Amino acid sequence: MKKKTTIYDIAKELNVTVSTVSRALSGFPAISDTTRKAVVDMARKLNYSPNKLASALKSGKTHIIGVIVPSVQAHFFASIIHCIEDGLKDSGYRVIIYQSNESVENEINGVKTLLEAQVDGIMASLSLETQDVSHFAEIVKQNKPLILFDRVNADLKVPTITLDDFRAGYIATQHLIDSGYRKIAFVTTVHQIKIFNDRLEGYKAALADNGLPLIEEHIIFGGLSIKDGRFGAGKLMRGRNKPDAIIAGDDFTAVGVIKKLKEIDETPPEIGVIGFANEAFSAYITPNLSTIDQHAPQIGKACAKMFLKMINQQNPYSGMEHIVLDPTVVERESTNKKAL
Amino acid sequence: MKKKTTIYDIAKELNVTVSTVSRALSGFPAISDTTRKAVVDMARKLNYSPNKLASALKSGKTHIIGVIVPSVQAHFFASIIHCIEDGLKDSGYRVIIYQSNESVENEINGVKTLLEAQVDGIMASLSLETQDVSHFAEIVKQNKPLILFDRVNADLKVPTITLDDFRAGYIATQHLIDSGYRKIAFVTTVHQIKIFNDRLEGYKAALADNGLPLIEEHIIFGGLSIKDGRFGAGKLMRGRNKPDAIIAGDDFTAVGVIKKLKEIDETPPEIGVIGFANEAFSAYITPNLSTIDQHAPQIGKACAKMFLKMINQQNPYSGMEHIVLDPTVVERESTNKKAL
DNA sequence: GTGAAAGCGCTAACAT
DNA sequence: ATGTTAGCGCTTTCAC
Repeated sequence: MKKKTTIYDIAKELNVTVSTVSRALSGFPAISDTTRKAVVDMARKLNYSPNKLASALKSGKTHIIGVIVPSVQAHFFASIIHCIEDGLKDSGYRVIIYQSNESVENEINGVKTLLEAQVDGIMASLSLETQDVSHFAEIVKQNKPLILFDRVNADLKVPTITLDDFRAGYIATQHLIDSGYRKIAFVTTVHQIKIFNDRLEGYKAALADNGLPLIEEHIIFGGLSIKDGRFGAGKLMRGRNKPDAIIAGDDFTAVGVIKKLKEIDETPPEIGVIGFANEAFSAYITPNLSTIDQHAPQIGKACAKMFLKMINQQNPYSGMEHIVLDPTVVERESTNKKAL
Repeated sequence: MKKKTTIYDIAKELNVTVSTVSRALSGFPAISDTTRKAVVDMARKLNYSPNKLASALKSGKTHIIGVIVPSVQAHFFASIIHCIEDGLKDSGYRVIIYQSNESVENEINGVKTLLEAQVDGIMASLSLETQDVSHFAEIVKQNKPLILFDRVNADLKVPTITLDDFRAGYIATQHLIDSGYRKIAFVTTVHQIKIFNDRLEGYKAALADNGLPLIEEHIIFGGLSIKDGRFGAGKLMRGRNKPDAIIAGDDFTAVGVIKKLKEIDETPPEIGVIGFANEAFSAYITPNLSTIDQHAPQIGKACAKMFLKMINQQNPYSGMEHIVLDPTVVERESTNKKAL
């Protein structure tokens, strides 16, 4: 293992001191151009690569920020991450990703690992399991920026970036009503996550506003997956109070719902189906899935912007904001009752 | 910014030295149980969190490994990363992800950033643009493990984990022939990436072995995306030598091909279509897309295993292996000519 | 079993 | 404009 070039090696070659080298390399103003050029040239010649660890240890800044998401496999989160990276790269911040896989245990580990790695800040979207959020407290205590997005928790007094999920539930329901459906069911998760509750409340409000009854059996609490979608749809369609439309907790669940409906020959839009998230595949399944777009790019951009604001303040948590974005209906075949 | 607890704080409280604390915390054997317990308790009490940076700076090991992929949005790569994490977590290695977004420039930056972050090793799958791979040489020079997977390059003398892409092209073609198609076209990328060339060679070989002519206009060199798929299919179907089946460079491209075929009323399996990758959506589009499964989980697991082997050797590059996995045909509706 | 002390590579006062 | 020097928090020989 040949040992790496350090600023000492450069200093020795040039008969200057390490501080000169350090300053020359980091663009310190009071350095003569000749010295700077000599240093830079020698650095290249010796194939020097800075040890960020040492620099970070000294300065206390790693310029790395950690992002904790349930999973990168959901297009929604992948897209947010992409936009965070994009919004941050000009400021020299790098993103490292930690997946919780919807488990609190992993999430706790994530916070720990990222903090040990001395990240300059953390952005997170909670796992489905997460109820207690005390593992995030340490980040705030260290006075490092913490931003919660999409799946948030009000117990943490930190900035948040969310979609108006009440409205998401409301417009999904209203869209179905406008399309001519009347007996609308909802397949969602049992987990007590704010966004899912909000959507449910939006659903209830839309029903009420349209003078439609709220039928308890029409709300199925289970998981969110293709399998859960099949299960939920099966249960609903076997019930004595069959719905004529189903809102699925996310697009994956919607795929399961559609599968089941096709099997029992009630292919959408005969029974209307709408999901949440606007996953990449949603436009390509048959029938095309209507869904609620959650504007991942805006969320990502807002996260980046808010982080930069926080990191540049003495106290990151002063002037804390809660940004709420508006969801949009994406109309496709699965709710197009008129086409029948 | 309240300052963090260090081992010095623990040492002071307990009237021992930092070395004792360090040893107690890192499970050094020659420490009395009472001391160890006292240290551990005090660490908890003071809410101590180790500074991995300092430890890494001293020991030269960060226990972080960098993974460079074109994009995490492709299910194939997301799945590989997941399995790498899984295979590595018991050994205490963490994974950080860097996306090249198919650009060499980003890829070069990725290597630089990861090296500066002092990762213990790098795994990478090349961007479509990458021809010259000299930016990876520095990793090898530092004697750190470098593993290439899927999109590899023979210029780098490093271990690789790939699919038998010649065979992938061959079995895709053979499957179409077996299904009754005879005039088989191929929509692929212009980029000179080994795996795509290999698939093309496999395609040619399968045609030859079955006594079918190779028609130059049947090979479309473009990009890989839904848009490129539409374009490629359009070009093929307008040609004077219309194919009766199309092999698409990946599943996204296949989606585009299918879209175009539907528009001109030649919906598969009338014209057969097969993709590569077995993306999550492939089973849900209509018609369901036949595809070549590339066994991402095995690739990920193999990467993890190989890394552990390399890191535990004096010279990581001794006994270098090239692991080649076998692809599998996933038969679905889009090639089911018999169903017509 | 525990202590003392020398760094890992870099930055940033404080000099000159 | 450049040099000197003291750490950042931890690990690790070498003593005792």
